[in-house]
Amino acid sequence: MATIKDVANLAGCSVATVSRAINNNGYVKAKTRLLVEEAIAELNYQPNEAARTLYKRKSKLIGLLLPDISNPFFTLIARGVEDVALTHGYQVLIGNSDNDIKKAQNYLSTFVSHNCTGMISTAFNENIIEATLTEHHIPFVFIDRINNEHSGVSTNHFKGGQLQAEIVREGKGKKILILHESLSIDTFAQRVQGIQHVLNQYKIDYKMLEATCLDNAEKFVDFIRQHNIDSIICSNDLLAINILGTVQRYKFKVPSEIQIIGYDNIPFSEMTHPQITTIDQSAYHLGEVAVSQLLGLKVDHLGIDNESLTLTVKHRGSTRK
Amino acid sequence: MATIKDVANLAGCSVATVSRAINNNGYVKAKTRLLVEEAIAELNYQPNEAARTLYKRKSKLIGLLLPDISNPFFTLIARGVEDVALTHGYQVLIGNSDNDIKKAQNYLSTFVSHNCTGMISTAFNENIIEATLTEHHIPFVFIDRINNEHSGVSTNHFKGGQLQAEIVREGKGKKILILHESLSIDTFAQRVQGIQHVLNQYKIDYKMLEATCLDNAEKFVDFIRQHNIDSIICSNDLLAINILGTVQRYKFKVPSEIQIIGYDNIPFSEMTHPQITTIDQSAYHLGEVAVSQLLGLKVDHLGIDNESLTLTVKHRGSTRK
DNA sequence: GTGAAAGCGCTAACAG
DNA sequence: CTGTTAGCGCTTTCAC
Repeated sequence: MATIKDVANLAGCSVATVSRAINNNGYVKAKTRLLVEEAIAELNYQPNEAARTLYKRKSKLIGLLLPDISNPFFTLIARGVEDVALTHGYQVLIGNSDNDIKKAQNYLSTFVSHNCTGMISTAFNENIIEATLTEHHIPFVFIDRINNEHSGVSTNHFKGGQLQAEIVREGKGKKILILHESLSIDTFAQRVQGIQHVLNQYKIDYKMLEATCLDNAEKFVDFIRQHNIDSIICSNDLLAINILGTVQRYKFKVPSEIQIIGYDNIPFSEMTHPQITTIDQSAYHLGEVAVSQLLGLKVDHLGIDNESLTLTVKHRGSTRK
Repeated sequence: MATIKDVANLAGCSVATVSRAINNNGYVKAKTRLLVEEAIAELNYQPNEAARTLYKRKSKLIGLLLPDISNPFFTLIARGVEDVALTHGYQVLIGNSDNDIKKAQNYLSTFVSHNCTGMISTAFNENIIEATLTEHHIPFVFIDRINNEHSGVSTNHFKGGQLQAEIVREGKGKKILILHESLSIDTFAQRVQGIQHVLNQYKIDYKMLEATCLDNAEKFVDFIRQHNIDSIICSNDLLAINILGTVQRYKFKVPSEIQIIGYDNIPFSEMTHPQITTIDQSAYHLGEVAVSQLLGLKVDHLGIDNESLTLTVKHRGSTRK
């Protein structure tokens, strides 16, 4: 690896001049700059980020901590983050917390030790994360999952739940099943509250079940039959797709006998038959907004404002109407 | 951020001693070590990776360059890489090339400037990647997509294609459609060759179509009808899932009228109805093996050997038999 | 066992 | 406009 010194030697100037030329910072005679550029090309020189980071006490790295990129919803966020980070010269360090606060903390501290410029993460119920981060004076923005004390980039999950409930109501759902992920995660709890709010309002009967129950399909289907479930509202598309396959396997007609609604609008929700009705929260965009906010970018050109963080209902074949 | 100096001051020793204590390298009196550990805890000290990297000329970072983590197959690889990297104290820098050699090169050079310990990437047809990497003396291992001159961690794609063809043959396919991704990517070209090899051997008729044709479903279905296609072999599960939804939307019965077979065994392939028959190449495991190889780890405990890189047929509902 | 000191490659005063 | 130089925080000889 060529160093800045090699470049300086070859260009016949000092390292300071090379540094100035590289960083476009301070005066450099046009001719000298040319010499430097030639030397750089010749040596195939690339600045050593570690040295820069050491001096600046800040790396060109952004820490991104997500529950699990196996869920396409988070993958979408990651791509959004990555794409804008890249155009601004940042790389992203990804971590999967698997919703485990211990794992999360581990990632956080390695992000810190890498002098990350900032971090993007889903919020946890515990406030340890914020504590650590503010203690280290690291800028961070929460994404998707935020918490009461710290704002971030997120859609309104309560409202999203309401939208889901409205859809099953329009589809004449009489006996609803709310199939949810762990309610210890605020996001899901809020969506469920939104659903309940609407359902109660219209006095529509419902049952609740946590996703883990799917391990036993037989038992799950028994439950459906026993309670005459005619509509299933899922915490996310992953669940919805899973359920769709399951009930179809047991010969239920979707949506005529059972309608299903998901959440997230992941690409796969459009590939099933019938396609899954869902709530789009434009994950990719969330990612874009989060980095932009983190890096303090002017975000007008991205069309980023509160309005852009809206939910869109995707009416598709898995629900009646 | 506390530095090693702060720790030394608090512990009443020199930075050298602290360093030795941290790295378990050289003699440190038990009592001194205790003092140091207390100071570290008290100050919440974490070593600055940039400084370490600068001195060692090697960071605790692994560069991972994949075509697109939106494809669950690559997500699986990424998780495999991440999980073992983590247990060995490494972080992973992820990049999506979108199969664009320019983007790939950009990522590669940023990986270099971050002093990555090594890199894992899918191979490209051009040999620029290897050239760059060997020039910089950076260890790398190709994954999934390898090329002739450089080995790596990959299953046998030709054989995988053969397996796919065998399955449609067993399902009495008479008129096959090979729906493939760009053949400029070796991996897909090899699978197609494997398919053709078997099909020709049994004198089974087939057509070929590139995935891009799916943009127009109507036209695609016309093609199916016109050629009396009764079996579709897809380059990957993404395509297979997509196609399954499409043909079902046009009232074809799967698998009785059309059987479909995918490749990769991504989690979603099990969620559709019918579930998709596919070839499993244990992506997660590929990721594990790749890092292990990169870091020169003893891999016995992972059960890693050539035998473990085998293909498994997942017989499911989307094919006849 | 421990400390002093050099140096990894870079940037930013500062002086000229 | 350009060069000299002092660190950024860490690891590792080399003395003691």
